[in-house]
Amino acid sequence: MTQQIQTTEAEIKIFKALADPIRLEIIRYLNRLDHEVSCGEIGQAMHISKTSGSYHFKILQEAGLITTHKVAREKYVMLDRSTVDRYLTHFWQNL
Amino acid sequence: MTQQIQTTEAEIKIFKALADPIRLEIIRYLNRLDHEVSCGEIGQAMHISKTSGSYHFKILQEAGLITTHKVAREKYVMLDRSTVDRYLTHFWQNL
DNA sequence: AGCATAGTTCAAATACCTTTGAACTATGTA
DNA sequence: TACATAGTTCAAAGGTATTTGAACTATGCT
Repeated sequence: MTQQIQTTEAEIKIFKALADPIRLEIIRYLNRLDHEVSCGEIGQAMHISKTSGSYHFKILQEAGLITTHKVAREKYVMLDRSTVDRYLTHFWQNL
Repeated sequence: MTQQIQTTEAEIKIFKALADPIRLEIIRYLNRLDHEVSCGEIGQAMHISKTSGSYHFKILQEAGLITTHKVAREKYVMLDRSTVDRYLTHFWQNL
């Protein structure tokens, strides 16, 4: 029961994170480049303010769709494909 | 260009449709039973009002996640697995 | 006809999401 | 030290999403 609810919450977080055009574009961008990118670089590519970028990266991270790590002043972001694989590509198995 | 935008809009609709606990439960319910069910039956199982049910079914249908057809007074609903397969199961190919 | 049932539509209310700019922390550089 | 850069946090504003009840359409039943 508790397990089921937790699973649902994780799923909801992921679907909410993907239900936004900017965040979907960020995922596409990261998927194309296939290496770590700084938040600033992505923000510029998406034409969004740094505040807005910070908000979207937080949502993607809390959904487990990206991983991040800081190097000096910059925050680098990378796709976490395993989350997509677990919840999307294996949607029926997970349901 | 236009094609890309349309694809994104369809994706957004699907992710938004799935980003809600009630609608995810409806999908689970339909997946378990694996046959047509009336809106009323599902509404009762989900403990939601018929107005709320009507709203959620509309969103699921517009996302292409369910198909519906009316028989007399009742509206029957069925999972459309192909949409999930196209956009979730093959997420990376579609991106 | 008269009444019940299945579902829809509408507008109002509430709740949630996203953007914005200002102020902030932390780091790098002259 | 003084200034610049990368990113975060906050509260306010504006935009969407969801729920509710009342009124409605369409069908079935007696």
